[in-house]
Amino acid sequence: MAELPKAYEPKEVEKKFTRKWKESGIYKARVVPGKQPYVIVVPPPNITGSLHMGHALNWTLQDVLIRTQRMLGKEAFWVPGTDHGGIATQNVLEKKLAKEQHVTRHDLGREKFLEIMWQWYKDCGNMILTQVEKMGWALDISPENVRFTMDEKRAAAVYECFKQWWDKKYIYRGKRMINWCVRCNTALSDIEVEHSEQKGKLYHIRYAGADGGKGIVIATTRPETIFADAAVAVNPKDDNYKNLAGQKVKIPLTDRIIPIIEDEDVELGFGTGALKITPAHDPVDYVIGQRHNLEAISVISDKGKMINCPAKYLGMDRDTCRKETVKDLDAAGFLVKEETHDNAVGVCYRCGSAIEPYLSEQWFVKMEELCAPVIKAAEEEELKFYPSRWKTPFLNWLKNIQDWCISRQIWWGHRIPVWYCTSCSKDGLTFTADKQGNKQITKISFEHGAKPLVSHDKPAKCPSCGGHDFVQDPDVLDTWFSSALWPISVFDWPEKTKELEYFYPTSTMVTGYEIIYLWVARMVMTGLDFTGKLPFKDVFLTSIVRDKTGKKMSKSLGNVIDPLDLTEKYGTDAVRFSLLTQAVLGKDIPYAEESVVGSRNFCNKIYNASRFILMNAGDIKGPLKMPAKPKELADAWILDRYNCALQTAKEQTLKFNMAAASNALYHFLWNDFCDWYIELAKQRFETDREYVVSLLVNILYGTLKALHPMMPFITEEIAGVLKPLTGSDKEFLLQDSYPLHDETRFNADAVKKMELIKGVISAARTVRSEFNVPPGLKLNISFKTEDAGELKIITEHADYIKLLCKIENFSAGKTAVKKPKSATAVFSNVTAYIELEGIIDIEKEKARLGKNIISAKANIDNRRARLSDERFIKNAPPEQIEKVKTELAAEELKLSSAQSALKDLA
RNA sequence: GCCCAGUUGGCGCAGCGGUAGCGCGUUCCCUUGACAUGGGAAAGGUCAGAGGUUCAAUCCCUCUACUGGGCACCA
Repeated sequence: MAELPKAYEPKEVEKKFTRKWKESGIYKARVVPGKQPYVIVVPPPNITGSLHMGHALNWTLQDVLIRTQRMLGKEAFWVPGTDHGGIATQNVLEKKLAKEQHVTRHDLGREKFLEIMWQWYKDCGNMILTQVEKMGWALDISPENVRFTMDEKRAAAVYECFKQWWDKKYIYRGKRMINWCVRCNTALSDIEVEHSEQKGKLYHIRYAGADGGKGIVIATTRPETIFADAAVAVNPKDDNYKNLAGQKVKIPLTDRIIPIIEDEDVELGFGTGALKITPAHDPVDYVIGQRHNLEAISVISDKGKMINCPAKYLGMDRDTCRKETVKDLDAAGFLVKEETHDNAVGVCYRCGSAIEPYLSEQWFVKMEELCAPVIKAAEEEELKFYPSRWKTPFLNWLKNIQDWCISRQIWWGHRIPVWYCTSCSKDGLTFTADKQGNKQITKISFEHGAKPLVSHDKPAKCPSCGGHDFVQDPDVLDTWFSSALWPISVFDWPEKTKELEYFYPTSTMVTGYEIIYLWVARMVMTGLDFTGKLPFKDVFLTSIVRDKTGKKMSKSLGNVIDPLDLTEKYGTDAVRFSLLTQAVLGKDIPYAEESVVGSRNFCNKIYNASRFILMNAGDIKGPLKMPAKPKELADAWILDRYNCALQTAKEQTLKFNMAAASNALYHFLWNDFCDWYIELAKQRFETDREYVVSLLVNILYGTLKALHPMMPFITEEIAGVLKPLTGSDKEFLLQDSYPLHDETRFNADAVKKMELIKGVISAARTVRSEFNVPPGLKLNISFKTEDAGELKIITEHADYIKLLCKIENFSAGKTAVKKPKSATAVFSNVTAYIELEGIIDIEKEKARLGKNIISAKANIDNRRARLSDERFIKNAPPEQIEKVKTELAAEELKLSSAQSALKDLA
């Protein structure tokens, strides 16, 4: 042991255990009838991704829970998998193809493109999982255990869900105003649209009367859509526009005549009070349009280009067209005014482009029936959120929900399992040739007669006409559709597997709050709908890891920290621990590299404490049992502190408060165990070595066990080294035993006594330090106290004090001989006189005592005032009054000691 | 606009009815055989502001001011 390095070196240790754990399959979970399972399904990362700090935090939290529960004796199963990631993944590959091969997916065609996507999945799809090992996460990533949202079993679940919902008429196709991303070229659901506040302009535009009159001035932020106008609307209650309804105006820059109508949805007082109605490009206008039977004219294509408009603007990009239109309106005298206007613009959550409200036929899931039981579960708190404040927004969202648009016009994803007979559905189908000349279905219109056949595979025969030629719906499902099924699909639902029966419902869902609606809500919907059971009861919403200034980490800001770089530099345990100590429930983490340094130092502290204990164990033979009884005060005290730390660590972990859990262990080990107990134990190695070592080893081992879920490598490494002393040769994870605190070992009396000794020592040390007493110099100190109890404690533990204060001559009594050149220090009812012949600086000591006198006086005044307040005496609990009295006495002692010391110096 | 969080020493954060703690940083002393990735000590805060409840408020209530976040069709 002596030749071991002085500092902990994580690299080799991590390598060793990573290999060992992989080979031993230590992370595998099995169906064990009768044993209680604990299950977390991993939020499947997109296959585009590499690991970022968010994962590092999130997955470490899951890992701590899994390991803890396993050590608590449960069959803990952490289910791994990846997500195909729909639009996000397709975007990444499209960009890659454009950059490397200068081709679009349309150049390649659907089939070829999908081939490339699948190849990507095979090559890189599990990339993120290989990073799992480096983080020490207890996840069994052997290929047969890793699920993928688009593999065969998951596809079966997706089909079953679609089929059941179709049969229940939850799934339907409808023509609606949906959110369209002109860049990704697909519909999006409402929650996939993010709103960003943008400084825009409100343009006031005059629509001249059709009869040549003055007409009306409208206000709009989107002048390029005037070509799609079907009317101008005013509020019937608007006194400025009385009796205008029925009049006609002309759209500027065109010859088109539209009516003025009245509608209550027009807000009084906004803009000019007159609203142009563009049913095809605005959700509100669409509703108004339907009410008034207005035509919906599209002037912006699915690619964001102008159509159905004056020739000049045809084919123009929507943004360019806005500028041009404004210019032309101004030139022609129609532009009345421009004012700045802040506007919340909807943008695509995947690419950030402005969302276009777009009228089209899409697939939807009806939400009403699916949401009702979710609302009930959340309201009755069968489904619980940590932190709980998410309950309200969750419920609000569910209660105001719109039907879920599930069709996406991309290629990467689960294809909608709907087929059309080319002869029966002929009128509702539109085909065009793709770039390869293959006939491709481009539009399906139920309105025009497309008849759906829901089937996983191509149907053999058309049930109505007997035809054999079918085409499949070209759209794919929202990627969240398969994610929604994750807690059941990972166990191969709809098959009735024994895993499903044993491991479902899962226990805890650990995920970021940013996907509470996108994902969490929908998992609960499917779980309740298909199994009648909540997929999980606890939702632990984790924080966002930000940069040290509190900004979100992003590639564009260049403030991204790679967790793997940090593990290289400081070791995995340090990275994990630094995240955990900051993981306060409901609080984002501003992450600075300094915090890993702190945790790295902690690893080193653990390592060196262990090294020291081992060194002093010498030839003692294990296994060493935890002594049944404390022999000395310090033993009783450290056992109390140890117990307390274990209790806190466990309780807080199970309450998802990892910061409290990890900090309890950190401070116990460093401050109590190392700074005080080991220091005091040093003097007992000569006299009582075996006993002290037994206590040290067992407390250390128990602490390592409690730390293991947080720092798996270093704890296991040291446990291995301690093996001859502990006799434990099983890995912590296989021991099924979390170190339990022991009620009999709480010892308030010992804690109180030890606090006195620590306080006295600290007071004396302060004097040493303030007068720069050379470290080698041993002092003569006399302690004086009239408190018999405290005197007894001091006297009985003179050796503690002598050791830690470096005392040559120690005396304690009710009175004490104070040498003239002494400094005075007070703690509780004990006054210490520290001889400083030749060292003491009289002026300095006077100043010090003067300061003490001032503070003591202030404290005395404060306590006296309180004690003389009869309302306080009448109302405060007796123990509180006692406390203040004790404090008063202590302050009075401090004052009188300082005063008399000052007198002696004069 | 509505809702929710936050505002505590230089910085980052805990705490939460009995006048404040941690980590980092700062200053001083120390290579005392586990650890300088260390030890000992010190300085530094009227707990955002104003009211209220209470014997007592950083902690509970109300309002205000900032800072984040969620939701919302205001063109």
